[in-house]
Amino acid sequence: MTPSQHTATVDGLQARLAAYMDKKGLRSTAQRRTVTDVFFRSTGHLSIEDLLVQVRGLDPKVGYATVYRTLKLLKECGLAYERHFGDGISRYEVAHEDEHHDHLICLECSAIVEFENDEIERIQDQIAKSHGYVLKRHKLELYGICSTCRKAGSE
Amino acid sequence: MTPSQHTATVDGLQARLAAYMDKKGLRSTAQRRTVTDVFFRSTGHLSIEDLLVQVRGLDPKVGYATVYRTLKLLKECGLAYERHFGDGISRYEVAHEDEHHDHLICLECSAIVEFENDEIERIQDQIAKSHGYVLKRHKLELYGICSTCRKAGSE
DNA sequence: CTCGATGCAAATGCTTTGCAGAAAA
DNA sequence: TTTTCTGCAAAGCATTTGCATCGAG
Repeated sequence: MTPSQHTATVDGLQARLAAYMDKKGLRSTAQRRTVTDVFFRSTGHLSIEDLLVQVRGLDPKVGYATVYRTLKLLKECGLAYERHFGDGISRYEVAHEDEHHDHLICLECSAIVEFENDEIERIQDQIAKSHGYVLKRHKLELYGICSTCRKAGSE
Repeated sequence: MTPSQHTATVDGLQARLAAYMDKKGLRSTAQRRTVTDVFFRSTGHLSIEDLLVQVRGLDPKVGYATVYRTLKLLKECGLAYERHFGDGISRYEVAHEDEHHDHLICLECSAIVEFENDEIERIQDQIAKSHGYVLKRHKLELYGICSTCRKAGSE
């Protein structure tokens, strides 16, 4: 499934968020709607900066703090994943239901490929179980050199 | 291989460091020797703070910056791995030659189990190759609940 | 003597927080 | 009206850097 095929589920994500906010007595504001809309329609791994730029395109008065606070909220209700790829920046990714994947990252150009592998998942479960753990989640990142950079490097 | 069995290789690590520093024209100072000695003898995943406490036990005048700078040096020459486990803190681990492992972390008590699995490694190589990448390294972390915390939680 | 290393304090960069005013419910 | 939210600026933290001094080679 490619990221663009998720577009149709933005409403579903908004609905899940609405349910969570309702349960917690949180309020729906224009800024929050802007931030979550931009985020839910996004693809890939966005920094706060990335989001803020897009959000300000729609509403120039929105501040950093609001974006941070909104993404914290999305993390809490399981609609966003926070990722750290080595530089000191947090990046966020939409947590589409039923889907999750790991990352293959180019050490030179930072190109990111997403992948999924059931066999690895199965082995992870076994490993956790063998140590007496119940597995909740995992983080798998592969770092290498992509074919483009290898060709560029050999010139 | 358990961490304590690496004790005999501290000299080897110091030798590798010495070779690197020689090649780069870097100087061997008392502070650097103290920091690297503490670090090479260590087990587990130490923060800068952890290291500084131990180092100051031997030489109270050593400053933060020196520890940071020394660990940066160790990262550069491949003798230390830097890890991030979610909180904003960098932790460092000795990069023993020929050995590497992944981590299984309890979400409640932060207990860390280290493990190694050749089959996962093999699949990772395949995945990278199938996307045109040459794999250099990886990061695999499993997060779950350990048996102790499960028992405590069900009381 | 030279140039790298150190220690301190100041600076940096990302993220969080306090607070007064704005706006949902 | 009550309570949450927002925007701004200030505060927090981990980490890095500038600089005068120290010390290895």
